Amino acid sequence: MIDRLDGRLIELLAREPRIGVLEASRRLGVARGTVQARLDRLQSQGVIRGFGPDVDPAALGYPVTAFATLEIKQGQGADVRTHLASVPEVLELHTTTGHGDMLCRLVARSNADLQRVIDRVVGFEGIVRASTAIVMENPVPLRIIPLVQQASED
Amino acid sequence: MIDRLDGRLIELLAREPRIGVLEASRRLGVARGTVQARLDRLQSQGVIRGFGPDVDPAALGYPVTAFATLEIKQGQGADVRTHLASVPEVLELHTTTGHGDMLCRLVARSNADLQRVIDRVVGFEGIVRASTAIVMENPVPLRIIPLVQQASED
DNA sequence: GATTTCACTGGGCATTATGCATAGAGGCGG
DNA sequence: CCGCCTCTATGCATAATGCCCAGTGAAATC
Repeated sequence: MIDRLDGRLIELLAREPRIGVLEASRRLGVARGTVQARLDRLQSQGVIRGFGPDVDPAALGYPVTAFATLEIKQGQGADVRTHLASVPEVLELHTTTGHGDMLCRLVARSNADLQRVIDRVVGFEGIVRASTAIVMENPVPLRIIPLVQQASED
Repeated sequence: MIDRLDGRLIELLAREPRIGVLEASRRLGVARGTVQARLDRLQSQGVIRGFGPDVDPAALGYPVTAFATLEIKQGQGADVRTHLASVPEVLELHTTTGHGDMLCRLVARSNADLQRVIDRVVGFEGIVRASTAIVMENPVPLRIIPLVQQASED
């Protein structure tokens, strides 16, 4: 899928995102056209979705993160999805196997504010039960480099 | 914390990440120096952490995502964190309140491969119990724009 | 063994963006 | 009224980009 040069390129971009194609080619020791071609390929293959700004919710005034497991009434899935998508504090939503039916990531301005967010999330026809886990620490922030390295060594 | 112009700038960058400062200033209808100053401020304040490449694990050959809730033996937290950080398929790790002690996001090459990953994750002194939820759908992929909009309207 | 295919190289060139500096206008609180 | 700050508008030297092409080497195909 991706080779070592792709892996090194992604690593480099992850470490110094504002780097340009020219500078990247210098660091990797290959021609500029090569880097450009690799980048184009990685993007058109969907390996690299984009270079969106990485925004810190805490810096926006939402320092509290929580995960909520939701149990959904049969057949209400679509409505619940629509409802959750309309709540700005819902950063992510997954439907899952297992005890709960959905798992979502929430942020809030404070622990007290989290209550308001949860009320808004679960205050909806179709959600039977919710259990929330508040995040205390984040020892491993969302990362991709180790996986890229592993993938590039095949 | 951030005003409407900041919000519009972040939205624009999220929508068209490879846009430059000059083009952004044209779209927003302000001077180039203003955009440059706003960007510098947002970055130095930590609102924008960076512009890392958004890599799709599925495109790397890891189409299966799961969340594992781990229960940890008292006093083993530090060792478990170190262990989990060494597993490339662990994309994210949080310590939480609630029933479990930790929550982690995993990826795997297949459902069968997920078993291998889970074995590697939980096959460690200090992890008492693990329960896994496999992700089926992702109706709301990790997003920040709605929150940015809300934050910029205060 | 010969040939085609493909990625990479290295170069050139016009266009465009960047970093940096400066001067002036407008709003706002002391 | 004054100082402070932000935004505007501009200029300029430097650097990067997009696009082009001819040549090279290696691997795959015939």
